[in-house]
Amino acid sequence: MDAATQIRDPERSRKVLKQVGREVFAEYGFEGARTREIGARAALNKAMISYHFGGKQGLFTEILLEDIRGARARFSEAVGSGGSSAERLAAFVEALGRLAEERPLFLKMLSRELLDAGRHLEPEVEEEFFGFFGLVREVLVQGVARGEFRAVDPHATHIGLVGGLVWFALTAPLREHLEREGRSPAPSPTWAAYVKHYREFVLRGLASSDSPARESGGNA
Amino acid sequence: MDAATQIRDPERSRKVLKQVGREVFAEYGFEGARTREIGARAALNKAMISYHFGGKQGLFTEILLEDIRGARARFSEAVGSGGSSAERLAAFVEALGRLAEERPLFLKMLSRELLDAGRHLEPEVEEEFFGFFGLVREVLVQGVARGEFRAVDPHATHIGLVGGLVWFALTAPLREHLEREGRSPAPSPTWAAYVKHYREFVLRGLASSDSPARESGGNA
DNA sequence: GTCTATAGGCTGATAGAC
DNA sequence: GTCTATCAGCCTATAGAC
Repeated sequence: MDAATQIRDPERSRKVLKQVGREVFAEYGFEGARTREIGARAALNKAMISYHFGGKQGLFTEILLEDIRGARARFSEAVGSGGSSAERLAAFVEALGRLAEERPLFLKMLSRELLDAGRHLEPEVEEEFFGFFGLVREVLVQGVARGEFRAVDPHATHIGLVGGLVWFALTAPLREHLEREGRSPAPSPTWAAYVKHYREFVLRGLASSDSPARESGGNA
Repeated sequence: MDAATQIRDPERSRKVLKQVGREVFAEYGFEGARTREIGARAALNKAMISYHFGGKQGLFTEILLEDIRGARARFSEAVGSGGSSAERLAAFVEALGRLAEERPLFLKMLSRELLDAGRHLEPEVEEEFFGFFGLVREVLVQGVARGEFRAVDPHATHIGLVGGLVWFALTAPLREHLEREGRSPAPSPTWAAYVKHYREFVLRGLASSDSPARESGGNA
């Protein structure tokens, strides 16, 4: 029985611990996560967390660094630097939607850490994190400067824009819970449907009077 | 010294424990909150939590019941039942902004519980909670039915709408932290400025082609 | 590289003194 | 009504066997 766990493949152990760590940190937050739980789900002893990552904090840091860097790269590519501001903003909304759908644990981990006011972020992680969320501001400033968007405050717009997307991710567990019990007033939208709706909503909300500010895949 | 704490005013003790509980639960979540911390901040022994509320869970439940009921009453009054859907929606945005500004701890407590998928909500609290957040849906359905709003999905719209407002509240501590360290790219908007911006943004985003869907206090 | 055993410290709840 | 003392259980980290 324990022979099966004695695989002695350290790379695989590190990988499994990180993946399980994503699950447990997303579900319980840094302080609520139990190393015992991570060890058990990984079919490894919890002592392995200390051995491979130097402890709970080390595992947490390594997961976030890896995921945030990956996300930043994806977003930089998606938003790009050419095209209209509306196109770039739509690309951002779609990229965040895709990220949320493909990596729901990542957004949950980040959101929990935000509620914890970044208490468990080491400086290196903090820097990556702010760079990641600061990406869209440039697009908003550009759109306003070009007159493509109304003269909105980019800071306020940025917060509301991200909020609408992140909130969808944050409330997903509760919506699923409600639907499972048949207590939801209506079926929850899929990510694809939500992103389609939200892209249109945002571009209409920002459009200047003389610019429709919406195109890139017309819909019904 | 301990004579000062021997006030023997049970009503006052209950009140202080609830107020301090709001602070600690908002900051650490249900599981992260320490009864020792609540007792210390209340200048009472932690055993008093069990005496007055039957334990940590009892205090948590009583705080949420009280606050959610208060919020529901305020929102029902603010949104009302007459007037245009745009006016009612604007009233909702302003009421939520006011609530977030006046009771930031309440929104943080709720949001944390949302991330916990409602694990610590007793049935009675859960019911109040859903009624509270379900209030705005009726306005959206009405606006679409009247043709005042575009034919948006009320469920998706509801999520995005609330998200933009709650996110502003949730990220406030982090923004303040950044500004204190001079790492913020721009000064954070006040609640009043944000609500003004957001109301306009939302009404433009929802307006049907033949209806401006925005009035109620014209701005620049 | 992995496990077991244990250390050292913290938790929420509660019995009983006042 | 409030406090002190204490309990049983849990946590993370780590030393040492294999």
